[in-house]
Amino acid sequence: MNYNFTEIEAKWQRLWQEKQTFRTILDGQKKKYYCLEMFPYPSGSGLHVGHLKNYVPTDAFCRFKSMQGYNVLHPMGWDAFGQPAENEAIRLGRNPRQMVPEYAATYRETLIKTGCSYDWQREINSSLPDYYKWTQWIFLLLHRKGLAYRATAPINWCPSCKTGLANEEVKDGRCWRCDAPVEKKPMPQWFFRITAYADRLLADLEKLNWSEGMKEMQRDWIGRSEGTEVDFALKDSNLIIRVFTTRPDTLFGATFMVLAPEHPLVSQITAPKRRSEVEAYIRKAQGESEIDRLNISRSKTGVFTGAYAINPVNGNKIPVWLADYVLMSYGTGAVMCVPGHDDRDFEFARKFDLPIVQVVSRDGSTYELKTAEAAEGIAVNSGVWSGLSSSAFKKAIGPWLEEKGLGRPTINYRLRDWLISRQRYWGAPIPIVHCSGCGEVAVPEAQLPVLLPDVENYQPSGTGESPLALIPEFVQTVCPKCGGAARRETDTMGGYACSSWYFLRFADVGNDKFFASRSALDYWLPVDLYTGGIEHARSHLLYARFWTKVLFDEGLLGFEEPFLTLRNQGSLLAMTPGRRPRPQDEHGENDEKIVDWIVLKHEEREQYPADQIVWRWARMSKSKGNVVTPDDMAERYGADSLRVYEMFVAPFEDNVHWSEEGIHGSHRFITRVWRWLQAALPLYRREWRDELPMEMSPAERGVRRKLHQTLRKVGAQIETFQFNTAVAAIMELLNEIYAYALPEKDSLPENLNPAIISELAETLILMMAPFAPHMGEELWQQLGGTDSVYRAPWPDFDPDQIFEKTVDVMIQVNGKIKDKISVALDCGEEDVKREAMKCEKIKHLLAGRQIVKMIFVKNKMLSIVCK
RNA sequence: GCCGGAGUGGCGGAAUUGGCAGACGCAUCAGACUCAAAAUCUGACGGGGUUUAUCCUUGUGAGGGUUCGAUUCCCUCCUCCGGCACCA
Repeated sequence: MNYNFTEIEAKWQRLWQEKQTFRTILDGQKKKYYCLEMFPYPSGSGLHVGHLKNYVPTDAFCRFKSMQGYNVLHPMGWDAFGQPAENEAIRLGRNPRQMVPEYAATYRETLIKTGCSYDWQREINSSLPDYYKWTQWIFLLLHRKGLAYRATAPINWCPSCKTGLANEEVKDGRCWRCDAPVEKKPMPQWFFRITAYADRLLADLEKLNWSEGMKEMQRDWIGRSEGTEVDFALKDSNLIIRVFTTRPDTLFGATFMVLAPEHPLVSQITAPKRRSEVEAYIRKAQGESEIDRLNISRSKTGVFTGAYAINPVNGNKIPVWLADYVLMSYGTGAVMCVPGHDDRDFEFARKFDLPIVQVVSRDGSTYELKTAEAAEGIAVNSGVWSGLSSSAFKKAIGPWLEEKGLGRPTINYRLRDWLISRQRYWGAPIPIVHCSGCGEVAVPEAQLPVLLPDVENYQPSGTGESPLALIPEFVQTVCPKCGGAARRETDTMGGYACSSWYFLRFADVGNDKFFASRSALDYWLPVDLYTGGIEHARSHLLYARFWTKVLFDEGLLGFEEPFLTLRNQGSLLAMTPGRRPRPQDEHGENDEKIVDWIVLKHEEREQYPADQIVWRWARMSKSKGNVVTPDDMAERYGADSLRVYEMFVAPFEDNVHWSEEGIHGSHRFITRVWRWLQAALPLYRREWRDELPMEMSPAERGVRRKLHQTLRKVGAQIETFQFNTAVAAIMELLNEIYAYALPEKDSLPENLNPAIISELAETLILMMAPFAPHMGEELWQQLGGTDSVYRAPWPDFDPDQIFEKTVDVMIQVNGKIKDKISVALDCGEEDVKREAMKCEKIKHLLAGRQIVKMIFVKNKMLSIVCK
């Protein structure tokens, strides 16, 4: 029978659906395994082979776990709300309400066609009311606990998407979706107080089985910094300015002070004579994009306020300046400046001719500072503290300041509170009502969900209000508290709210009483294995951990960390046509980024001169015009071949340069497996275990040994996500099987032992099943299996078969391998030495030389050192 | 600038704990089959050398070190990728 993958794959996809093979039911008798891939937002370009770099290996893993007897939860859903989907809808002039389900259906179809084993009864769409009702419910919980608050602050504003953005959604000063430079805009906004959990989010990383790199990224993002707050009195005033420093040991060197332009005391302290200049500076700072303000290579700017502060340790009068290199959003928005020992302060002092005083020395002497010396050392010019080491000084000055009421130890975080409100249509409405009498009032639970109204025009307004503000029927409501007229909150929640709890919903999709029942949560959660791209390191993964901790604190969950093990798949790169930039490309934007290559647009590709096209590797995406679709690959080579290739081509975590050539090898492998089994199956006997011969030929022993070695290896390597070497191991086995029993014209050579052939056939099918599921099922059925192969147990390897009776031991002379001898397994040192000395070659090499020592490693080698 | 990760044939990659470098695959070359091609099967495949075979030698980014022995451990440097970056 020929390998007709088109027919076989369609057949099993149909049967899996009909028989609901992957339907998962809570079964307290069985051990659960919850395996989850980050749910995608469905985009119009559909899935490409790069997406499968995650889905396919994870799917093989699930099938393997299922064969191991676990009750596997493997769900899929759609991160449907939010900017990505909405931007695409706007671009196409479509309504996201219709567009998203269409796209989701396309995704689902591709996933089915590539043989992914999801329980589709648990499909989630986060933009449906039965889901976002609970997103709103959790919002209210956060609100009740004081973890959701509204504040007016200069926020990240994307002028192109016309919405506020969380810090995590700004990369290099640009919007994560459209790459437009982000502006600062003071607006009333909703925040989640994630900073209240900063310490726990940091500490609990220790418990997680995540890659060190991933944890490090989260640590950096949280950015815990221990330091001291110091109060500086203002001269001729009773005001004080509080600063944060990690180097209180350099206090004596503080020769000036800088406030952020947005610092609340600025207008009070500014001298009348300086006022116009100060106000001009503030206006200029506000008008600048983040990209400019954060540009590290830019030279320092600043303005003197005319005010002086008193250095609390030496009573010196120091000038107070404003400069935009000090951020209002970190620490106290004010810093004491020690130009001798801080690069930024040094540069500022040089530029504005401010005094530079050395207070730390490498060796205790004083010398002229050519640059800022930030390293710790020995205090100088520091009154009674001089001579102390920096660390001793730091220890001593804290209590001293505290005693005088001038300072206190403080911890600061780089992490900012999570800005959640979006001035956009396509998100879960924030369930708050503004009442002139009662203020901010939470929508009562019974009134949830606050439905997102169906509208024709949902384009962002750009006024700072969401399009919902233009819908009177939505906005006008009554205050739940006093019954008076009130206004609904019109901002919606950013999409990351939806993805911060979806993994909980999968445990109990469809529950209309609660976000998920406690029994379902207790059984399925936490997620045992979570896979996805590394790009969510500082956003989704931090948010989801935060929400989980809040729900845990509320007693709603029995665990504090949602994702025990995390694995990040590499991406797929494809050859992409591009061009050199033209001068006008840089026009209009304050683009400091070095761009030496621009992807050709679709319309450009046709007419662009071929010799001017520059091909480069780039991540697959439809906008780059370099997409390879799984549907196409599955049609030409079969889904099973595609799957094997995606796993074999490189380690799970690695990036891959896509080429179609490699898939031939995987297809050839699959076909070879099929061909051998077609020849072997006529010999198959169900009772082969009882029929294995007592006496076996070396060839028989050899192929069985390889089989059991492979079985051990494949099981261990699937477990550790080494799919590439697991597939390679089966290829090796197949090569040995072919050497043992080469199929010709659909049959095997005569005189082969049917029991051994049966063992090989049955085990090979079971081993292939996670990787090539359609073929696995088909062959299992041909073998006589009546139920799905995934209900069959993963076979145990026989440890007795694994080891050979003899092993090759290398003989080294002075560190070089000179010969090898074959000895019995576990052969002792003396015997090996005796054998080695019998070798002609070794005898020759040792002739006339003196043996200094010998090192023996059992079953491996004997190393002879001589002179 | 700071913090991670990685450098192995023409290519993707493999090597338990420091113990036969290059598994497996792609590409290439040769042979078998064929009228022929494809498919399939078999073999060769890092560099250099010679007495051409169970041979010698060199070789895992560069240089040094530890060791009987280093792709693996240590030091210095180079390159690439990722993250953070005026966070006081």
